[in-house]
Amino acid sequence: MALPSLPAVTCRDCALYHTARALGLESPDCSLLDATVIRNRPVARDEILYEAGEPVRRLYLVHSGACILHEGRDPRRVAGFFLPGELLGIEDLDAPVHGFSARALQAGSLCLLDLEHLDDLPDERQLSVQRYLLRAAAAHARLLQQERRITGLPSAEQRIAAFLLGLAERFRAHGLPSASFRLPMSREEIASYLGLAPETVIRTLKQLSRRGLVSVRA
Amino acid sequence: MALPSLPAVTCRDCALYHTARALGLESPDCSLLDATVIRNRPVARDEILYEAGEPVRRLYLVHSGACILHEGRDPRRVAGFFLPGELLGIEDLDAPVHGFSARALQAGSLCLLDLEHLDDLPDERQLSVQRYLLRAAAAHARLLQQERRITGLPSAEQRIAAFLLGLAERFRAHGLPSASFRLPMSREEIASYLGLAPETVIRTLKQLSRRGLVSVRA
DNA sequence: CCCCAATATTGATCCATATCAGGATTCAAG
DNA sequence: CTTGAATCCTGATATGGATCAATATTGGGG
Repeated sequence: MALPSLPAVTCRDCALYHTARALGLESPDCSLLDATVIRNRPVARDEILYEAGEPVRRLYLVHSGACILHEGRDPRRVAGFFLPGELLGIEDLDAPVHGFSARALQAGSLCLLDLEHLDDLPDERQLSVQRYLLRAAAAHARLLQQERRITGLPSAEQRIAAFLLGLAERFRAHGLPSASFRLPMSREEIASYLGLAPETVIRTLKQLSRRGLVSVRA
Repeated sequence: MALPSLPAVTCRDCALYHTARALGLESPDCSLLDATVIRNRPVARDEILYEAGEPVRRLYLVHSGACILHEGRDPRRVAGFFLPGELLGIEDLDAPVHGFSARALQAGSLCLLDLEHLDDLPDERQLSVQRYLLRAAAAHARLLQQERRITGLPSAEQRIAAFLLGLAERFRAHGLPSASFRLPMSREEIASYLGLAPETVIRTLKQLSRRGLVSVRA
């Protein structure tokens, strides 16, 4: 991971470079990325990335930390969580202004992709980036399908278990520890996301803990 | 709408042409579409478009009728419904083989986009199509967010009301009657999709009907 | 046009979860 | 280190929806 105090790092140094390659971004584009389109940026806890109503300018790739997405500007309506290696902003990509709001759940860093600059690039490079973005959008659609399924599970226990397993799988997919990880969001945010009462989230976590299926630390 | 008995229609005649334009596909590409990449095709009720495990070959644009998407090959796990004007297959687009299965809920017609042909096109045209697909994928992501929210609503009444309003909005967005429409899916499929018991779907529809909020016809 | 298997509907019961209320813990700012 | 406000946790109760069981309806294939 790049330290915020260092000057710009090359994409090749970035832990996400291989993710990008795996998603179909070929090596010639690395220089493109190094140039101007993407740059690494630290974010503070609770920093707002964008709010509903603002014009859509960028895509955000979570480099470290985690982000939360809200419907509109209502912090009680949680639409999703974004972990390292995941691309944020796709759901508003075809709109002139944001319909969602995004916020950092903890200190971390992001890579930004300026959409405005994209049109200025030569066609060949644009095509590579578009291909990459399409694949990323497709992967995101698959994730959303998965999350929709989890949200629709009949019991609170199933929802929460599936939610935790989903997080673990997403950490694992990007080479991060998946057997043990910090929950960057509050119980209330989990509850809102899963359509449950916060008390139910707490009680169910405790139940799973009592049965030895998970271990919850403060 | 093109009649199945007629020979190939041009995209300009297609009701979805304007949708495609609105999504950012510029006019020069209409000839491209007319050529080989997309063609209109009738489908029978219950016809399977693809099944989980098969290689990903095409995208499907619903022209008339409606389709259902299942997780894996399990018909009891309903992942989504696709209405006229909507693009099917994005969620598997970055995978070599399908993870979902798609089936026509009623007789209708589809436009197909062969992904294999896409790479053969000159860069300039590829770029246009990629741009169109990225916008379509972004719109799809927004729809999935919306559907996830609906699936997570706390009461059956809210879920079903929001589900119906969502369908109405999607019909409206493509110029179809939105105040009165046929539900192409069974009660059980609605129930599976919303994470409810079929009996609850029926009772809730009846309740809404009794309160005069909807009118349900056989 | 008829028939029957699939679908839709109704009823009764029970349990999981929302809700309300109150107390414990945490953690971040000063 | 302290403090207080936010978060987390626990208990009691009411209810909405799952479940099981049984009947009604329907639509499409022969």
